[in-house]
Amino acid sequence: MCSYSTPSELEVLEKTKFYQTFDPGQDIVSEGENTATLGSIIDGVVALQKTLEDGRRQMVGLLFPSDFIGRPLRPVAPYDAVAVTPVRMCLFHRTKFEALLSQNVNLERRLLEMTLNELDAAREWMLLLGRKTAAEKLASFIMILARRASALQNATVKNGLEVPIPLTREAIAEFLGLTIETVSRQFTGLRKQGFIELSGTRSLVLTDVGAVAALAGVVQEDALTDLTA
Amino acid sequence: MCSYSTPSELEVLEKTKFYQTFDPGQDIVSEGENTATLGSIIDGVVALQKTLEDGRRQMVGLLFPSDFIGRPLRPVAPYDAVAVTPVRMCLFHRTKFEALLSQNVNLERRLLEMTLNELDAAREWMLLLGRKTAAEKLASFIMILARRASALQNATVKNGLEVPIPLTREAIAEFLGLTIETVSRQFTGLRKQGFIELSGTRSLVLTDVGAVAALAGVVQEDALTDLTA
DNA sequence: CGGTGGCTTTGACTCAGGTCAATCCATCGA
DNA sequence: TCGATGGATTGACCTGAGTCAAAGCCACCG
Repeated sequence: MCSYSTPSELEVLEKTKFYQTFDPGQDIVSEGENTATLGSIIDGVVALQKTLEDGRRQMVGLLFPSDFIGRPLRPVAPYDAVAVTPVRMCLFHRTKFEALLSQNVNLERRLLEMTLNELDAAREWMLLLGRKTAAEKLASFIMILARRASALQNATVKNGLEVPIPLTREAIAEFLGLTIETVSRQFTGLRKQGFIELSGTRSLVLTDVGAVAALAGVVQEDALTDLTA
Repeated sequence: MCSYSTPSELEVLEKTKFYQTFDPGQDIVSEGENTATLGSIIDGVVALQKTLEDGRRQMVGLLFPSDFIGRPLRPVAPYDAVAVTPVRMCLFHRTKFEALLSQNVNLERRLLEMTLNELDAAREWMLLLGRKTAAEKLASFIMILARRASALQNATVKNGLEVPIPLTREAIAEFLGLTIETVSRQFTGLRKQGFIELSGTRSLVLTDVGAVAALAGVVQEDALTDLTA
């Protein structure tokens, strides 16, 4: 949207954009807050999360570079957006962006498509949260990271692929609707079965893609809807 | 969209629309199917659901009259849409609808807004699926029905309100990521605590709204994002 | 180097919700 | 009136994941 927006008329957008960085753990948007800006991620990983009164927390979105944050037409966010890693964002002022939106059909179309993608991803995620076991959840999570990692190097998901894990165990737990301990146990479970190798806590190597994919409930490679928007 | 679409230019839409009814349990859209039509619900309740290989099933959307079904720009649905009650739909042919979409900015805007609403609802639901207990899940579900019931008679959610339950226990279980038995036990749990009264299996009366709302995690009445689009 | 604090892993135990198996109950057709 | 059928409820039991608590493992800092 920022870097690769439709050409031509979007020069106005170009002019009003600005950049901002966030440290891990820092809020980009807070729930209920009247957000004045919106934009897309240039670098880093951002989690969208909702929190219950007593502190129970659930991640409801995991965003990577090029993903869009913020809701046009909707001043108040129903969730927090938190930087998971150091994040660099390209931002616009809401009002200016909305003005542009009503003038530019392509932009609005693009936004609709992105929102539909996010909705599909959210629903895939609901299936995971409501019906998958802890092992299946973690396998699904690993497949997401693996697909992302392989895409970045124009490769396919295959044995030997090294997959960086940009989240702490706590963030993974909040993503999957589990506890830290269960996440940790499932990691060692997969390792002991020979499905993955763990190199430190922030990276793994796939040693049995078939097994992991099967656990994740993946049928055909192309049937995958990425859980992330 | 059908009944109350923006006036003026939408006469073309008027002309191409047609009606169809579905029996409970009947598929309106099947996962992976190349859907030729889309439209909105006139009457009845529709569930969107995803199914795992081994039959585990999760509802990912619950739609009521006036809600829209089908994804423009996207021929293949990533889920099933199933009639829960007898359903009457107002339908359009995809191609004609899309043609209209590109000509009519208001329609596209409306669609974007509806999609954003659905996304918010989906995320609220993810919080429920990932972090709420069985009792909290059922209380949340009851609040959704209660709000809907009260809205239909221009009233507020208050003690004594009679709330119809348009779903079987099985459908409720698939909605909440639980089993039938647990749903049933939670219903009797709420009844024994004096929070609700059960009149048959398809209707209940609220006797302690405060308690149910508290269980559901509702803070302020206006803070509610309806879980349904 | 040696401590210190933040993650992570592991173990022992608990418990919420699932599973399996009877009933129960309402509706409906004969 | 009487099965019969398809939910719904209830009970007994089990288990997957949570809880609580103790190490383990770095990385960073003095």
